[in-house]
Amino acid sequence: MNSTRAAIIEAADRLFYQRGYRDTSFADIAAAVGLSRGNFYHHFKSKDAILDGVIALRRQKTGELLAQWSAESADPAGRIRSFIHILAVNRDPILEHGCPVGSLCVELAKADHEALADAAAIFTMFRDWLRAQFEALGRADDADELAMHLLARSQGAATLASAFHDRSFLDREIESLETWLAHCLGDRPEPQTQGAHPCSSSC
Amino acid sequence: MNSTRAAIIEAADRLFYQRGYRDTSFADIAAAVGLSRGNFYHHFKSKDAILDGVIALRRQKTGELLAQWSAESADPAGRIRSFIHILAVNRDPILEHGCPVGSLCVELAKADHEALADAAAIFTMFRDWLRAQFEALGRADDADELAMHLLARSQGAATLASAFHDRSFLDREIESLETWLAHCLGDRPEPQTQGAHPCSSSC
DNA sequence: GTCTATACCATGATAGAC
DNA sequence: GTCTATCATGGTATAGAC
Repeated sequence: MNSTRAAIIEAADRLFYQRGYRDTSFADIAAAVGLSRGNFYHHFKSKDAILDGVIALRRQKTGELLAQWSAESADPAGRIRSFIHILAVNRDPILEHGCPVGSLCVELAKADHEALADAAAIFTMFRDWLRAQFEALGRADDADELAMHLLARSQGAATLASAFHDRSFLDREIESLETWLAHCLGDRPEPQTQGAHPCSSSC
Repeated sequence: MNSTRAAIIEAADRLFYQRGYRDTSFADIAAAVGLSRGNFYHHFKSKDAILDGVIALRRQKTGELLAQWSAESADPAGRIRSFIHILAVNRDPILEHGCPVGSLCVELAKADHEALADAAAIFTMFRDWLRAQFEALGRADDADELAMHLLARSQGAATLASAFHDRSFLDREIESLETWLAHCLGDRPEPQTQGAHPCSSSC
């Protein structure tokens, strides 16, 4: 059945995120799906094949998410805020397991795994979508730089938040990113003194 | 011999960084040191014990690095620039394997490993040292926020650079961080138009 | 302190019955 | 399509000779 295949991929998707690719065994996935180990090879010829399926699923879900954000806001700035807010929406899993895309890429990079390019393509989807939003905001010249900047800051926030299990740091970073965005869009506050204008939240 | 113990830890340090903790086996370390597997347990009672040794070594090296930066620059701003520049100094390994501290913390967080706190303490060393520099620059109110901001951005830069194997992105982020620092210190340029004042590099 | 030999287990993967 | 049984490999860890 196709639904068995889908169930395997979904379970693997969750486990790869929670435990990492290498630390997730067939036995783990089998237990999660309620299937015997031997039966796996009817659906996937290897563990790497499951990884390919998981990445394909994540790319599909990412595409749907971006389409949803595009549909929810006509305003590019609102769309970008939707991106920033995934850090808040996924706060708890991020504190425990980091960013699903970033942590997988880090693991695959170390393993010199050929699926790294596929996994990094999820970053590219966000990058391209964000760049399009900045372009729509009249920042054609540095739209890609701004997109990468946002990606990098969200990655750093996720890494440190999970390393320290620090929820309030994550919340501050979200706020800081929103202020940065407002700043970028020309909605900058009146010049203020140093004390009232911390670089960390508005620069 | 104590030098054997040190050789094991140094080899493990390198391999844990290049391949990750889980993906490094005793056989790998043994081959790197030129020792038989069985002999390991004379020096370490388990793989986790080697990890503890590696983290202790990294904490020691980090302390020495911070002391060196403090000695090289009397100016706190120069010291902070030393921190930013590790991204340039370690450019090649970062492109291949990410940040040693960040990638280890990500792996240990997923494994729910009890050594995570120890590994994250290396972040704390950088954080405290950076905070002290910002305090010396008269930013006592938000010194810790600024320190965490710098840490987060360097983490994000390392993660994306390794995911994309993108050297020029890493170089741009280094430049952007330097501009951000100058901006923070009040050395901000004259107000400019949007096109000539990209948020990504100066905000 | 170093070695060989080995126990023991988890893993990825296969074969074949139902 | 699912199962049980099995294999081969590689991993951590131990025992004991030198």
